[in-house]
Amino acid sequence: MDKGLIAGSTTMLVLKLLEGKDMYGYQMINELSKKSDRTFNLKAGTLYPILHGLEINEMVISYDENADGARVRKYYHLTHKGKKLLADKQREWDAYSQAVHKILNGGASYAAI
Amino acid sequence: MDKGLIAGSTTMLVLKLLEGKDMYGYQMINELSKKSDRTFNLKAGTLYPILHGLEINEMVISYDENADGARVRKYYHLTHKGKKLLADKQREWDAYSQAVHKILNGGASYAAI
DNA sequence: TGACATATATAGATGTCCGATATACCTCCT
DNA sequence: AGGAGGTATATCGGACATCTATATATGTCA
Repeated sequence: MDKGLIAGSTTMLVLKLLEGKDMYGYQMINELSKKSDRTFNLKAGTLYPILHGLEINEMVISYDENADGARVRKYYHLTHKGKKLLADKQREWDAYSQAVHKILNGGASYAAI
Repeated sequence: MDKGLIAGSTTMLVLKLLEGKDMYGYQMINELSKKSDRTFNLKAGTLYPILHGLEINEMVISYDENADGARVRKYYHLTHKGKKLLADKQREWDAYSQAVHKILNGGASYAAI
């Protein structure tokens, strides 16, 4: 997978994961890989700075939790502001991917997905 | 349109345009905008370096031509090597966009991950 | 005790794209 | 003739996203 294609959509995917449930960083990396059939292999060096940025901008809030004797994990929770950002990013993605589809299929008509 | 989303796919779109016919840079900018319903507004400062890079790597070849009294334009032609690159990039794009679709719609359509 | 997976964090390097700027030609209008 | 505006190519500097590499520390299993 060309890493360039990932650009710009990583934040959206992270927000989408948190829409379902609160998660911690390491877990997001694994679930993203799993849910995408190993297409996305997000690196820790990419994810953590993104999470910190989202927290600073109040898109997510974090809290520590240690599940049954396990080590402390930092969970992230999507805020209302974060949900709005996710909705915006999804709209952008739809417009973008649809435009790419038009170019690749020569403006031919296609059935809506 | 968030510029971040464009990342990585610009080269593919340029190659796709050249698959249909030989074109010159300025023309590509306008056709890309037109074919995408103004979603893509490729800048000259982005396109020309890409074209030069593609030519160095023998994905395209260029030739000058002046159409009926008009000024000289630099046309680009897709090579066999370039067609193979385009095919690769399209396969990558398909895998990538399908994976994003799974993340965005996965929770609703299929269970048991 | 050592190896390995888990878990978070940051600095440095790389690549992509855009804004700004430069040059020059062509056409239209006055 | 002169100026404005669209056409056409080109390059540099900066902004931004991502990866690699590295660091640290804990939990589990052999």
